[in-house]
Amino acid sequence: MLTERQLEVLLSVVYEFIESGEHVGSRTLSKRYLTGRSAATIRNEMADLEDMGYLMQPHTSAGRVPTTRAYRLFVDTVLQRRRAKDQGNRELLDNLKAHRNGVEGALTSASDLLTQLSHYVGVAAVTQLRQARLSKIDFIRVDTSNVLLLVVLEGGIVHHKIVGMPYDLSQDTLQDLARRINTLAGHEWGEVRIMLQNYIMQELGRYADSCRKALDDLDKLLAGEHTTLFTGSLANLFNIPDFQDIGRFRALFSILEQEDGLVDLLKKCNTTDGIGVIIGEENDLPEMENCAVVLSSSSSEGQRTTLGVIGPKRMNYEKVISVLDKVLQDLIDCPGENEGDG
Amino acid sequence: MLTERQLEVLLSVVYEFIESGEHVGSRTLSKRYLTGRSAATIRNEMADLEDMGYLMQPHTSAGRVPTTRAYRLFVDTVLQRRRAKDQGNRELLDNLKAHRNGVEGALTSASDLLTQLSHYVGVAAVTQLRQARLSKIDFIRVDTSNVLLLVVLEGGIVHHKIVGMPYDLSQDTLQDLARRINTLAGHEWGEVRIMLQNYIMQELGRYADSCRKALDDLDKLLAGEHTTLFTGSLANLFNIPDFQDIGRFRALFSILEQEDGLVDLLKKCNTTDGIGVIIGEENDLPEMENCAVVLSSSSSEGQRTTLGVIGPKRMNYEKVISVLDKVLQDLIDCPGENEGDG
DNA sequence: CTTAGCACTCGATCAATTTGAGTGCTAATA
DNA sequence: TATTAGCACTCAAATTGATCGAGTGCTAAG
Repeated sequence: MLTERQLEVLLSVVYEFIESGEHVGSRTLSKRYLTGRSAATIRNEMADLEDMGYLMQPHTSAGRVPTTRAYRLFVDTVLQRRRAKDQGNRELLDNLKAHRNGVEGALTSASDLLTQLSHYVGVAAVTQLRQARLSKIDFIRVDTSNVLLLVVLEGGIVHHKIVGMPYDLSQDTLQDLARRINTLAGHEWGEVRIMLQNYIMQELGRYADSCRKALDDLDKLLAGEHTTLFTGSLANLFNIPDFQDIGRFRALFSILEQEDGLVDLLKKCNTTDGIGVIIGEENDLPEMENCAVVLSSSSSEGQRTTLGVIGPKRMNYEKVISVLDKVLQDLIDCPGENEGDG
Repeated sequence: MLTERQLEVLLSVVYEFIESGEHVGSRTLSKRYLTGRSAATIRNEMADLEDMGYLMQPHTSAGRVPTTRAYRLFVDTVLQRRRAKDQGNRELLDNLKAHRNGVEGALTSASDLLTQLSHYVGVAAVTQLRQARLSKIDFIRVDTSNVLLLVVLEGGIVHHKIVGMPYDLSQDTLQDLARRINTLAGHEWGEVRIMLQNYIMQELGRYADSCRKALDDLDKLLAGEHTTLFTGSLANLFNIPDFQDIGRFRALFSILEQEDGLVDLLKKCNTTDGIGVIIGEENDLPEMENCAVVLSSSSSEGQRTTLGVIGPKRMNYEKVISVLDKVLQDLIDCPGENEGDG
């Protein structure tokens, strides 16, 4: 276990390193953080902390740098202590409300906002849970072998997809089908699915096969935990010294560019509401060993909203967490309006 | 005017520079391209070409590097000479067809494909021209003050947008409206708009104001030349030596990340069908002075499809042009199927 | 237990030096 | 007259070496 003073030294190292980005030495600490103690004393403590796996030296005769373990301790401490602080940003948050245009608009705004405020990369995602409720469905014949599938969920999420059909279905047939399904508006997809399946069996016997494929497509869209993700601008990454190295930049970039990896990452935090931090190797992606992800999610009735900030391990956790808290709070204040019905 | 030999020297410089990325000297040319002539002879020609503005030296006592003017000549020559070559890639193109899922699917595939084949950055865009035809419209009440606007155009482009409404319109009212508009399916937006406006005036007197706003939104979506853009992965940029410098990379990145700049750029070529090349300063964006854009567009009835590749000035134009030709041809082969009706 | 002092390590920085590819010019050559 | 070989010169890039400074570990004194 750490002594009080060791903890103090450790947190100071992390703090100073987050500030400066350079390995921190005993003299700096003695001068700036622990003015009562001499450099030599601190040196001894640091040596012990290194043995315990909290610090490391990039090379002999360099200052110390925090390990993931140290960040972890730091973040946990910060997470405990927060609630006190509550600084501004109101003006920007109002902005978010103003630009709201359905779920997509809100999430785009949110990710942009997070990016702006944090100076890292903001992401915003909504995962529709199994109990997503149908608001309206529609089928539109595009040509002899393609039908446009249109699904609106309560809350305003819209999915559309072109599905191939081996048989040519008339627009009337499709409309009839849509009309029937729409009587179930407000019900969960599970129920709708059963009704739909029965209809297909009974009334559309000869088309059953082709419809089954469309049903599968619908399932993919609605039954699984489908996540829609928005990533803010990556431009800030250029300003972060940790990513000046083109190699590291590249690694992170390849992750951020494709949604799949990110979505998986977000799922990490999806078990529990509230704020979670994933530091360095704690996530499975080797490309992200120099990064940290701060996630904050909150689930309302049919969907779970996750906001996150991705940055270097050495990020300003306090600020990011506070920003995240704010934006999320603002975001979940609103969907309540939509809950009346559709 | 250039002599035959000067042209030969010049094209060789451009070709070699595209290959190697390093300034090319007289000896290299003498050994590899113009084996009949000695380095000294070529040196004289090069000096002349420099005077004429086709070549330049990055510094005294370095080899020569092509200017934009030289690239221009090179590309024009290539554009003239092509048609002859016709190498493979069939297997990948079939792949494109297979993954077709409406316009968006096709364009996503196309931009990915261009990116893969060219090793630069592929983009694909569809601009709907004024004469876009309506296939289906729908309005869905989301809550007391928001309506989801849904427009499907012939060809399968789908637009959806939440618009705010100062008055609460019932789903029945909305449905009635949609039904009326849908009788005009297959007509151009211009006609639909008139009908819609009349309806609003006559039947919806007290809601007229709120509807006008929605109409504006629709106009924005449908009347202007709305462009949907897909950009391929930027990952290839990391492999291009010209962009190893983080500064240049950053400049290009900021352009590619936001659609607006790119869309403007694409419009450059939108005047004429066929292949166009924009080299370096020829485009207005100072951030792109080290880049070239090869565009290829083709308009069918209601929309114009543009494919492009963005890469360094020193790109393999021959290959890119041939790739572009292929993918575009493949893409426009299909929409014909959709022209029957909706 | 704390601290001052000292020897030592190692990255970073800077100047001097070398190397090599390339040029321009001139004189010899076909 | 057009071409080429030869030579002196230039300049970026790579190499080397010296120096600096921040930091450590260890030891001995307070």
